Amino acid sequence: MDTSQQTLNKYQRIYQVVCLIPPGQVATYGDIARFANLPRHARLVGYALHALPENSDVPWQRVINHQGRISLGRLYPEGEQRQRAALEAEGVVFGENGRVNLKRYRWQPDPFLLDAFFNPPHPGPEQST
DNA sequence: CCGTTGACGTAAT
DNA sequence: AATTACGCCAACG
Repeated sequence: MDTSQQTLNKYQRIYQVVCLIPPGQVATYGDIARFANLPRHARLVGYALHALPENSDVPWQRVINHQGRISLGRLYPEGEQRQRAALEAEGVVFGENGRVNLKRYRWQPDPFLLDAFFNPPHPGPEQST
């Protein structure tokens, strides 16, 4: 078995969960890790998102840290502005301190939806239109 | 192979 | 509320 395949599987699972975040809402890295059945792997979520290509459809912008702040700015200040602009375009409002009110915008997925997502009755959960 | 780093989180101080 | 310490684990040199 190829361990890199396992890693890809983890990344893919992370990406899938991120894709479930509705526009105008946000999730923390820890949330994504938890929903992806990878508890305490928040850093892995960050690493996975870092590895995303530019043309990806994954709404990586909706993932912020537990303080309600944009973590991307630590390394890429331009990326922070980009992420903030994208979120504001979805209706997410930033406070004076540059933070998002997680009480209001934090995504709370339906447990049944997640269960159905990880245990699809039929292969291809994204097949339907 | 080992030490450091990193789009993090939680708890303690 | 801000800082420190620690845990976590893949990627990098």
